[in-house]
Amino acid sequence: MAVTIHDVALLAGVNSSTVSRVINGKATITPDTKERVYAAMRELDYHPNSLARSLASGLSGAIGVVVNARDAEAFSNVFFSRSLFAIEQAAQARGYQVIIANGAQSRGGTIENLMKEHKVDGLILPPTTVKPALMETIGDFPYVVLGTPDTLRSETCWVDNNNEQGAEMAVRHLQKQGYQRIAYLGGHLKRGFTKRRIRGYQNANGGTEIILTTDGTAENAYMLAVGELKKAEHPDAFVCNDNLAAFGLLKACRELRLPVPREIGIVAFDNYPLAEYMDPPLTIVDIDTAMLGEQSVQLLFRRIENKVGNQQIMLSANLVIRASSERKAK
Amino acid sequence: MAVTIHDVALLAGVNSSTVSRVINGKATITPDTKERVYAAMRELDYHPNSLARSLASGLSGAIGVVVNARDAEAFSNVFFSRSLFAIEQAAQARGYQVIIANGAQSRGGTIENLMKEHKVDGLILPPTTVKPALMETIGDFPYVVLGTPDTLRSETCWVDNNNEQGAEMAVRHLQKQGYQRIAYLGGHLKRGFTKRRIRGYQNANGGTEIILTTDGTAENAYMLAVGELKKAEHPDAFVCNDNLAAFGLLKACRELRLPVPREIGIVAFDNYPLAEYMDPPLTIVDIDTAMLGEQSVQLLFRRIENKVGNQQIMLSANLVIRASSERKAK
DNA sequence: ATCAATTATGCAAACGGTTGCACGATGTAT
DNA sequence: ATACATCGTGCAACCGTTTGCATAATTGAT
Repeated sequence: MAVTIHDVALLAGVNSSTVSRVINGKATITPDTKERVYAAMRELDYHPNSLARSLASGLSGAIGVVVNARDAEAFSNVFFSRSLFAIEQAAQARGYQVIIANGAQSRGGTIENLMKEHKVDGLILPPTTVKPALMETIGDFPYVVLGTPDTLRSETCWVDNNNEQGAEMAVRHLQKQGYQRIAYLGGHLKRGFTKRRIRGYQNANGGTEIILTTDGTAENAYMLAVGELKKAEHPDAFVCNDNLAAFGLLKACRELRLPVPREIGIVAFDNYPLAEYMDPPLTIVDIDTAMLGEQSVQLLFRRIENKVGNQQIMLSANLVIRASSERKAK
Repeated sequence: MAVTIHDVALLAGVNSSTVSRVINGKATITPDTKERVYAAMRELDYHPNSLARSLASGLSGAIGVVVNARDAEAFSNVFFSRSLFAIEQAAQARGYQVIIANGAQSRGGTIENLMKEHKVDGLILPPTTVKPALMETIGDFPYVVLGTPDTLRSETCWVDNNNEQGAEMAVRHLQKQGYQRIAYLGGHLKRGFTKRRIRGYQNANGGTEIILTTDGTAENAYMLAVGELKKAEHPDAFVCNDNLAAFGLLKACRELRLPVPREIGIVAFDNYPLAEYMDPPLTIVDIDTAMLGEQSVQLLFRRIENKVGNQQIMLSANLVIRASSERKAK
């Protein structure tokens, strides 16, 4: 039915192997025949069958992006979705396809199938998958973890943004703005990145530590913030683990009539699209997801081509300063 | 290197074709041999090579989800990301892989390659791709449009939620709550779904029509809302095209000291995670993205299996009533 | 002009499955 | 007991490429 390499060969008056070599640029071909082959390809509207090609070459031409999502929210998480965009771009630039696979439901089989059934040449994994058992089944299959694994940190291959440095930067910025009692709000300690952010907060924060972790909802952050702000000696600034926490905090400040940024300063992690439209616009520790995605793909390809061993890449975070932390009048 | 079907056959003492039949359940096999084959597969940790399988069977075992994204925001768009989650789930349940492909940059080649290089068995397309030229190259290749195409509406295959009915419902709800002058805020007329939502708004809104379309930013919505609300005879309720518009509107109401929902009622499209944490929590026209994704995959498979011709599926929207539209005290 | 080195292309065997056809074994009806 | 349908399995061709090896054609040096 479909036009094959043999049809092209026939029309060009050459052998199919010659056509293959023209396509892949694998050998020296006379300009004349090369031209005839191209002409034949054009005339027949030939598209090589990627399945046959993969089978013969042993390369699937795809990478898998694994995500542990219990519900749809994990997909709309800006960190994931923006990284995914960058990953797709970088992969497409190399002629690679991106397969997404949710590994949460079927217990672990997903990753194993993707590699063992030759569906992908490499994997981008979430840090939660890094466990000794899985690493064993992965063996020396090329993979990159997007984020810092909690365990096996130095023996695995990962790319992450520097959460610790980001939090430090946030605290130092607030201090420079004259805020004195800086608290940390939001996030759950079972997530590694929250722990690292809190460590950064602690590094930079010489004074009293006030750490309020939540169940991840804005509602919970709101309640904790209200409780804390009602105290006599309450914080005058917060580093928020995400925009949801900042949202809850803003609501608390409104209700308690504590103007932001005059009375309360706020810096939040993750640059949600709404952050700059909030009231006041939020100062943000921005994660360069484009770079993160791009770097993870680059590293993965180096692994696929066997050019490097395990490597760790840490990108630094940037502060996007908006009104919510600008106490000093300009 | 890898263990093949022949290794399994050898160990089980049968022919490879028998192993194939056991795997695919394509023929009647003696329970005894079936058991021997399974045992051999287990012992050798056999995983069939999906590439070989695809080549022989002519089915890639993957569907492609195409998106026209200029930037990363299109990926974090809740409509897209939630649908994607549902699509992945539904596909995985059938043993299918999901390939995502951004078609915006390379002008059309993406879709063509995906189908002609046998990378996917079917496509899920965004409505913006539906143009005569592309439909011609697609031919009778199985596809489903996720959303209503602006053109060729009755000749294509699509799944969408009923934006028109959703907007009608929003207006009727506001009317029942006693609001009189209802305006429409947000969205761009070049987007088909915005046009349909506005049509629904017009259907239900007997009175004066006030339609304020924006460039899609919250900032723009805010400015338009302020302008409108400063007029002597200003609207007392808004249907917002999305959460960004609602966000801008809320800011305008705060500044002009028009309490929501007492003075101004608000219903917005799209259930963003933050919507229920806004102040006040937003009443929402909720789109059942899970159902939308599930249905689009189901329809796509029916097309792949050649069971049906072009079909259109329209799902109805639901109203999630929260404080922003509840004028009547309970 | 001869021979070696190089270049361009063909041949055929993989890659690892699926599947139509054939055939022996078993079961059923007469 | 014979004929015929059914069941279970093997054989081998095929899916559409890639690629190592062989060979024909070309070039260059002597």
